[in-house]
Amino acid sequence: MHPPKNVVGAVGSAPGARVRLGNRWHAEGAYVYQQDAEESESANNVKGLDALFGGHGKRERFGILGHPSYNGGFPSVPPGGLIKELTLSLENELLAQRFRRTHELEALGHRPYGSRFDYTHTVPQLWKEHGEKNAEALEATKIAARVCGRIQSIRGKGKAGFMHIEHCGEKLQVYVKIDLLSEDGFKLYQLLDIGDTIGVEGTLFRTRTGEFSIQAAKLTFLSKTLLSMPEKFHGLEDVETRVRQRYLDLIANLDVRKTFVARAKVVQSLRRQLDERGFIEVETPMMQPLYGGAAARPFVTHHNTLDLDLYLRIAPELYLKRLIVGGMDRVYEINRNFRNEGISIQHNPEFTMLEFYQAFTDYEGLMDFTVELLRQTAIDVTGGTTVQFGDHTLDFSNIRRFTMREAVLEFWPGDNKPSMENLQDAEWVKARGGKHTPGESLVELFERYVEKNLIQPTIIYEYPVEVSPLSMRNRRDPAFVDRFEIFCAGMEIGNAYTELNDPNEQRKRFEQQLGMKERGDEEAHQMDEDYVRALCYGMPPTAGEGIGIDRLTMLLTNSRSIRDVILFPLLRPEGEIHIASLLRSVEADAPSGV
RNA sequence: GGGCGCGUAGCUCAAUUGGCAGAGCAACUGACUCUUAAUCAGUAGGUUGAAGGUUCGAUUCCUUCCGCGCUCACCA
Repeated sequence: MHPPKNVVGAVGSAPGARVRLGNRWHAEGAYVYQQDAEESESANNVKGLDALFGGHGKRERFGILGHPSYNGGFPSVPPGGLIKELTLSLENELLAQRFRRTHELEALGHRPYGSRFDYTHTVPQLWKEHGEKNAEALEATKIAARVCGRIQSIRGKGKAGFMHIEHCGEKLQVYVKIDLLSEDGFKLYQLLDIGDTIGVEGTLFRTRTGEFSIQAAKLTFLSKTLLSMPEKFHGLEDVETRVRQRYLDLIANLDVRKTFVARAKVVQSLRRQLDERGFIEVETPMMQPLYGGAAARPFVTHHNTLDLDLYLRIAPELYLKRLIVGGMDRVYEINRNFRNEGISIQHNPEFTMLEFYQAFTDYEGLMDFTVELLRQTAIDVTGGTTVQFGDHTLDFSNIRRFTMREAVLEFWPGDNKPSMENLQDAEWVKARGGKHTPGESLVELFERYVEKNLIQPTIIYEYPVEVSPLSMRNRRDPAFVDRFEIFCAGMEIGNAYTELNDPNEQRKRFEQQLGMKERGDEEAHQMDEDYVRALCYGMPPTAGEGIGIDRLTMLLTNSRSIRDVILFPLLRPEGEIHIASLLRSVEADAPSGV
């Protein structure tokens, strides 16, 4: 017959005791069980319990799942009742095993946690300095090194073995041989688990199969892993786990680190380019009594002492322009914005934006600057001006420019293309776009037909005034403003315009927004009187721009989702983790005298 | 928020029409002194996301809930 995993018989209980089974459940009440004499396989489970929890006198602290037909659920198993399944969590078992191993390490004279290790090289440094040398050169010079890292793999060979350790994103093979280590050193090697962090002192060499490696003369134990690492071949693929436990993602998938290094380079490059041009980096409030600078719904928070509701900023724009009024001609800020909107492959509720403002220029000046800024950033991050993104090769050295109306004509689907005269006809545009105003309708047509087709970096300019409450009107055509956006891979990555600096005009725009708000537009601007007051002191002609750092990073790292470029994107909470009680139970069952 | 899909061992995945839940890696025991997805022999590991329903019997069918993904809406 099929080996049963059942243990039969529950006798006695100790009500009030707190028990755990597996890694999920606990219940009031505890049970002593006995194995069914007829089911010999069940004895394995009992033995397993003994081995795991230290045996005698401990068992009664562990619960057993009751058979539903008797009690409708845990924990009211009647004495002698049928017990469905005795489950021991594997995770629990592994954890207990490794927890015990910390004591074995201590018995050998090692600290399972906390030793300092002064390495002579990081692994990448070692590769850079010596990784090209051939076997003879390495043999002749016997270069000594101390390196450290997390164990990625172990291949034991009896009295010798190989490991790969990883440090700073790169791996190095370690060769251990009993002859070359002290007896205790080899014992330590035998206690190592994948995921432990160790230090290695030894000499560099090349193995018979040609791999650059270090031959260990001494191992130092540095940090113990209690949980098992993801599988070595496939790595960690579950998207949810990768994002929730980013640390594990970084351990298991070394390329993830490269993405975030690239992200740091994006910020570095932009910062350097702005600094070189005399821009001053500033920080403006993230908690604002009024929100503005973009069309979005805000998050609300509260300051207790002032008893004041505050908004997490949706944009720093209005503060940065106050600084322009104050004579800080060139300012920029790189920081988070918060928008209480949906989450998608391109949207995270908090995202990073560069905003910069330059006095005495206009949007055309910024267009030229932007072209250079993006080109140079691509070079700084990837080494060239073309980058692979999915099936496309994006070329940052050749950025096209269309007016919005030209783009709508250019990308209009099918043969029945409208004429420029059609697009200049307010009624025609309203009829096709279906919005209240011609401007909003034109944007609707743009978003419907054009946006997703803008794969190569492209500048779109001449925006309708209705969707641009902070931009300066075009002098020739007051229905439009002096504004452009940058698109790439179907995404908007930047937005820039000549700033509206006429206070009375700004007052009217705010009032127009208030009207929209009354009609139910939750994203319309609030009236910001202090901002209008600042403009009343006179703001020099200015142009400003915002560039989405997350999206730009996506482009330069070939990442399809914004979650791939944000270390900890917003997720729903995952529920109980139970690691604390797991550790508690493992510690309680560890041998005393620790 | 709407629609579609997914959730099985620590990880990566199977499971025929509804019929005894399996494999590889990781772990444990043993062998192996240049391996590299090491190999060989053995062992253990599961409330099949949760609760309920249908059924003699549910990983499988139904309902609800939780989490995730894709997509639409909103937005950058």
